[in-house]
Amino acid sequence: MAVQEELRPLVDLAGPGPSAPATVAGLDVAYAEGGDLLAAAVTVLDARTLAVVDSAVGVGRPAFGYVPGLFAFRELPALLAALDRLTTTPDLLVCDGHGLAHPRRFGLACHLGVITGLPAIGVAKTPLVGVWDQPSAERGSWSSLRDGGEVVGRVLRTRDGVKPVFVSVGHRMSLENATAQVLALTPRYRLPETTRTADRLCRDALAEAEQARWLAGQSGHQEVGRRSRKP
DNA sequence: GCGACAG
DNA sequence: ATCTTGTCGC
Repeated sequence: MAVQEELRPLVDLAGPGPSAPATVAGLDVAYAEGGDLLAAAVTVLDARTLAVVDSAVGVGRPAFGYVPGLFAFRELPALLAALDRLTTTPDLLVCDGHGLAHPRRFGLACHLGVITGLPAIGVAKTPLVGVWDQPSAERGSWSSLRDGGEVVGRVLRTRDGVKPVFVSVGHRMSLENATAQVLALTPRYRLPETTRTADRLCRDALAEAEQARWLAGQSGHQEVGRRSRKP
């Protein structure tokens, strides 16, 4: 929590950010039942075609328990490790969670942005803080997300008649530009293509890891057939 | 004090 | 986040 207060001033809220990024990255994490295993994924898409041009995944252990508001500490290590494995540097990070729409104005998107130095925004499926009016039903309509008298994000409708998403600035991006980028990433579904591709990737990686762990448990890390042999 | 609470 | 049955629609 002190770390968030310390890094918060480093968030760059000046420029509008890239208006036409060439590549956009999606980041997401999947958890196993017991909560002792996770898979983090980053997918980089061509901003124009939305095709995946690079990606990285990694499995590991949660670095922290889940505590609303301290969420970043849980996923950050695994996500940073995945980012390091990319062969390209994306022009924008689209995080699965909030940016400024956070109790201390320093959500996961801000944290990732400050640490990597890259423009970042947060796109969350549910609110964490703030109040808002329901945006109208058409895709593209939005309303301000306000908390403590200040605008911390937008409630954006990405599909006609579908539950809106919560968009907030993370680092080096304006709220206006963040909104435009999210709309560009949602030509068909409620969630950005970046989030969807990263979600699929980490889920698959987690399933593989769980299967591997299960197989290891069956053989007890010994040669197959060894334990069925009589002493 | 009580409830709410990104993933 | 994850679990989980049926349901509605392209």
